[in-house]
Amino acid sequence: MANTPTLFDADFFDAAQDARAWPFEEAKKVLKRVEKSGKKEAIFETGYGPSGLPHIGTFGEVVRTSMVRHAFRLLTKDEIPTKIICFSDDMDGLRKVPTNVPNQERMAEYLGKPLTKVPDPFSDEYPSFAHHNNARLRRFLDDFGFEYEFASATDYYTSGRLDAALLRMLEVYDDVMKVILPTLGEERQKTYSPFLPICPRTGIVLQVPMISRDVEHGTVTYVDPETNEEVTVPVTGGAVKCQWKADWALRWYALGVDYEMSGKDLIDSVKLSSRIVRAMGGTPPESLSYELFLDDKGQKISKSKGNGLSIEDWLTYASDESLALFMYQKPKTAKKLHFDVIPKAVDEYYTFCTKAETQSPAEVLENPTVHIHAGMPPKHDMPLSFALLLNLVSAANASDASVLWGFITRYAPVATPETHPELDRMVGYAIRYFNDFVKPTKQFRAPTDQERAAMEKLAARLDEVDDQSDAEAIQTLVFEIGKEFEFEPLRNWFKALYQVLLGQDQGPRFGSFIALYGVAETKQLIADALEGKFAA
RNA sequence: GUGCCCGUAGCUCAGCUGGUAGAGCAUCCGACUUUUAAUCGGACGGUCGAAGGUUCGAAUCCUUCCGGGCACACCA
Repeated sequence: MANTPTLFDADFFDAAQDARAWPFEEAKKVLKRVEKSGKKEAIFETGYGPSGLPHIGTFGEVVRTSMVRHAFRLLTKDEIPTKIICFSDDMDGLRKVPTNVPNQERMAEYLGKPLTKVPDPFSDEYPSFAHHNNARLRRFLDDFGFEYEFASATDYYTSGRLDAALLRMLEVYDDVMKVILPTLGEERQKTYSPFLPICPRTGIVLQVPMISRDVEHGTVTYVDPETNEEVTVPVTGGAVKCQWKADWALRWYALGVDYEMSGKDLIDSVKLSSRIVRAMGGTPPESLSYELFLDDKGQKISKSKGNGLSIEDWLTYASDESLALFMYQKPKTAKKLHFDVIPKAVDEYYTFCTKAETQSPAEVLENPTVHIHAGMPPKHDMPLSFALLLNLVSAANASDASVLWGFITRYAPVATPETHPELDRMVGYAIRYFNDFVKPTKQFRAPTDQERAAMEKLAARLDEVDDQSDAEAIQTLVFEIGKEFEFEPLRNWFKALYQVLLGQDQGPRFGSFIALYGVAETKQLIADALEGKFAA
């Protein structure tokens, strides 16, 4: 999202103290936590599963976390340093071969191994599958201009940055087990361990019980399931990684995470991980459980089901700012995420942008756009709403930007693509929307004999006019032909034109349409229709 | 069972720390247009899920209940 003027000055700092927008509410919780701990920095974290592909929930999480961070900076007069850590769980074992990658057989040989040890199935460009996914994730985040610090679990484990925390986890091992075991089924209880050793023999991430541990030496001992030999490994230096909930706790503890939000499906995990952190002597971060997104039928959106909207879908038909606005609104309410919500989000975004110009500092901080831009929103002059554009593009049957601009300029004479680049951007979106949603619903019908004759006449008489002719003259011509062929009422003649030529029941004023669409093009359109190229 | 969210106009939803119920769409009427659509103006439309409580005053705060949705094995 584009850089805009920041709000870091006294007026906004003052207003922030009483601001009630949800990012401020969250930021206040973080501030309280930071003050209590006496820390000199506030750490925000977002985590990413090993499958790696960014989806709309990922986007929402980073956008929203960035908003809380920005609110925090305003709240604290930007005197406390902040950062967002994007943590990739790239040391997790490969559990199954993804169905959407090439080289399936080769991948299968690496089942169970850390993702950073699995070769990239796509190319030799990256040293591993995880590196490939991480690169994609970072490109994704960079494209949106997010500020973040990337963190790789593998790097953290192997570099020793987690060693102190791992040793602490080992010390409180029994307490951790007490937290987790009651939540597990009988079978899983037998094999559970917060530590997952990386088998020195095979490199596989093992899910095996620990038979003993040595706090003093910082090691754990387990039985190799294949050789039945006892193996002792250090918990440090990347020789083990932690199992999910323990892993989360470990990170919070080691990095001093102050804030992390997550979907409401993870509420129980947050609770358990929090108890583990406390067992370690730490304090769990402030958290926000956001609601999941639903599709138009109220079903949960999931990657595997492929329902609902993807980021790509949204960005095909509207700007990333409008998507960010959608994410801003009510994170704790389950919202339906489908095509119909797009136009509203787009128009509200511009409305809020305009409003911000005349608002007081206190009001500005309640304006979603300042949270989207982390500063004052850009100024836009929007003579037409997106909703109106969509109507226009549909009514005018415009699948071409220049044709659509013709209609727009008639409506708002001052507007051109040069003077209104933002509107031009929307024109592009509207046309895509038209092509993908309006066009497929068109129903062309064959003309009656009377209509056919009239249209042939119209095509012939269009030779009399040229592209220079004005819309009125052409309109008169169309009108005359309707009279000549005795359409009664005359409205049926126009209706026939729309239904046969445009595949819709209603349409633009026909003279204007021809003038903008082009005389030659219209003749071709008529010829095609009469040949039956449109009617199914 | 535990927890979260929701219940406001026909539909989709706004209503922020309590002060006379709002928008968009839909519907209907009108204006403009030598047709239509678009556009513009207007009208219609709600005992704010229910009952208690706090208050001079509650859609808003508290309690209980009803109805709907979702999450909660393992893995992340």
